[in-house]
Amino acid sequence: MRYSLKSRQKETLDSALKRKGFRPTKQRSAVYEVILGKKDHPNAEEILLRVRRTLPTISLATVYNCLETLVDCGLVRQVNLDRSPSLFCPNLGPHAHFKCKKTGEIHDFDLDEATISSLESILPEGYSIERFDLSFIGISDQANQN
Amino acid sequence: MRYSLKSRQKETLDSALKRKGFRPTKQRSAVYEVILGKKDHPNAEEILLRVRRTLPTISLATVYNCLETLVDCGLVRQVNLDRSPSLFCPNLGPHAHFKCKKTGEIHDFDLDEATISSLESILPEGYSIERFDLSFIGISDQANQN
DNA sequence: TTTTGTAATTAGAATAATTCCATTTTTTAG
DNA sequence: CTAAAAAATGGAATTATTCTAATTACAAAA
Repeated sequence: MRYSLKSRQKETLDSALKRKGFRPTKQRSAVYEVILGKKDHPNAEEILLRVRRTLPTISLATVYNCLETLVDCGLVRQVNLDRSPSLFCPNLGPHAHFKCKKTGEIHDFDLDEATISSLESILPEGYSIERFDLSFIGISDQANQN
Repeated sequence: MRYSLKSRQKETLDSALKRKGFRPTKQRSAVYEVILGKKDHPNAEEILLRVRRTLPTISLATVYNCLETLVDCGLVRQVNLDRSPSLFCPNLGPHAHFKCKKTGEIHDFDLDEATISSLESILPEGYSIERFDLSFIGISDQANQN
C-alpha cells in the first residue's frame, strides 16, 4: 500500500506539471515527495537536507526552482510568517497557521466553509480574492509545560 | 488646529516611549510623524526619503531602529506580505490587508468585533493569541479600469 | 549647570534568504 | 537518434535587514 500511495502522488505530480507545461524531473519529484512525506513546515534549507538523502547532489538553487514550480502548480503552499524564511506546506486545504512564540512551532487549523465565507465577506464588491492568508502569533499551552 | 493635532501626537509618542523606557529623540518623532502623515503603507526606504525632507542626515539604520521602537511601543504596525520588504502602517485598529496583484496597492479593511471573535474562535482551548494577521491577494475592480 | 553613564545615531560592513547567470545536463518531439 | 528547449548546477549577485564600532545626545545626579 506504500507503493500505491506513492504512485498516486506521482500521478498527481505529473499531471499537475503537464497541465502547466512543466517537465517531470527527478528533482521535482524528490522535492515533492519530501514535502508530502512529513506534515510539517520546512524551509528551503531543510528541504535541501531531506532531499539530499535520496538525491545527494541536488543544489539549493534547484530546490528553490522546484519549490517555485510546485507552488505554481498548486501542489504545495508557501507560507510566510514575519520575515523568516519561506516555509512550505503540504496541506492544501484552507487553513490558518498558528506560530508559538516560545517554541517556534507552527500548527495548522483547518477552516470550515462558514468561516471562509465570513472571511471573504470582509471585502466589499469589486474585490476578487485569489488567496488569503490568516496567521496567529501567540503561545500554546504545550509550550508552558516545559 | 493643525498644531493641536501635532501636539497630541507628540504626547502620544512621548508617553508611549516613556512607558517602555525609551528616550524621545527627534529621529523617532520624525519617523512617527511621517507615518501618521499619510495613510498608506510605506517601506523603510520610502520612510527614509520622506523623513529626510525634514531631517536630511538621518540614516537608514536609524529609520530601522526607530521603526522597531515604534512597533514595540504599539504606535505603528508592521505588515509583511509575501517576502517583499516590511511595510509600516499607521492604522492601529484591527484590520485586514488586501493587496492588488495588478497595481500592487494595499487597502485596509476594518474588522468588526463579530469577525474578530469568529476568527479567534478558530483556535481551540490552550492557544492564547497575541496577534493575528489576515491578508488577501487578488484584483480590485479599479485595477481593471486601466 | 556640569558631569557622567547610558542610550541612540551614524556609516559602513556583515549577514541571510533568495535570485540571477552562464554552463552543463536532461528531456522530449520529430 | 538528434536537435531544440527546458531544467539543473555552482557560484556570483542582489536585497532587505542587522550588526559593529565610533560618535553624539539625553537625563539624572552632583
